[in-house]
Amino acid sequence: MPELPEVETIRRGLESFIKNAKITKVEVLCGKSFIGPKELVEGQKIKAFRRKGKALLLDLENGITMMVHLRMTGQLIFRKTGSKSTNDSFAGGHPTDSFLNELPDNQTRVIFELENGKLYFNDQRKFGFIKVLETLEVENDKFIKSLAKEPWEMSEKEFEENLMRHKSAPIKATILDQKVIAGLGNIYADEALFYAKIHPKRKTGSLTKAEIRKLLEGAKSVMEASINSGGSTMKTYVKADGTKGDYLRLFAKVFRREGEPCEKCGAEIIKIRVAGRGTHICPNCQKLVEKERK
DNA sequence: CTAGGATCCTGTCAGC
DNA sequence: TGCTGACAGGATCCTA
Repeated sequence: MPELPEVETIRRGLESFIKNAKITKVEVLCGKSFIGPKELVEGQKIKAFRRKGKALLLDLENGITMMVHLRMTGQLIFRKTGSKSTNDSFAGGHPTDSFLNELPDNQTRVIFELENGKLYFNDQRKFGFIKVLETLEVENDKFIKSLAKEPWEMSEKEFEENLMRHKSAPIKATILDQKVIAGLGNIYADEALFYAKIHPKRKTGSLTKAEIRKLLEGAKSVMEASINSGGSTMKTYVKADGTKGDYLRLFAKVFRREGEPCEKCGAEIIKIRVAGRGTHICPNCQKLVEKERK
């Protein structure tokens, strides 16, 4: 679930709440959610909060880094000791009622006891994980090493080269590949394709240079819009009046808007299936025509 | 090497 | 109510 903007929102949130906090104890409730010896983490202060693509990197003072990948349903929730105020807590990641629940709940996988509160790693489907590794070895981690650049760092030329390794795959499948471009997931892939007016089933090899440029621009633009809207957090999950919010509505033009009119042309947004994933398009703005590549 | 489908896991929802 | 199958904001593994 959580894609680059959600992970960046968490990175910023945690940095403001627990920078330099000492981890006094780690409680692992689900073995597969925490990889490595927790003893290397206990007693250490968290010095830096970094992000690479959808991976969150927490650097400790002893040269150890915890790499967090939330995959589909991961969340990180911080609660300050003895406080009931929402200003003393932070929740980010896959938005569910766990943001509000008494914790730990049945989806809590790891608990970090800090000097100033507790940090919970929740993950309904257990696909996510926290991995202990040496800070110097982060760049050699198989996943990190294979990551392509994020759209802000990537030239059109490099994007095109990466795309064209997958000429016959549908463009949506190609941009979901983190080795092609880092950060997009199911939401922002749909949003970026809508931005560029490209049908997700188009063969990657059929895209023109102009479409490739627009797609890269769209990837940056839609993820920036999400980060700027505050991302998926407790604050966007619950509105001031106590009702449930839906942060997707703050920036998403097509994702989970099937049945609604396209804001550009008024045609009805539909949901289809591409590369095994639910996919949202405006059938009028995103036509399936194979253009010849120049 | 790529393409496409199955797979990891738990919960929810639509349709009998 | 209870069952069943489909599906879910990710990435990897397997097969062709």
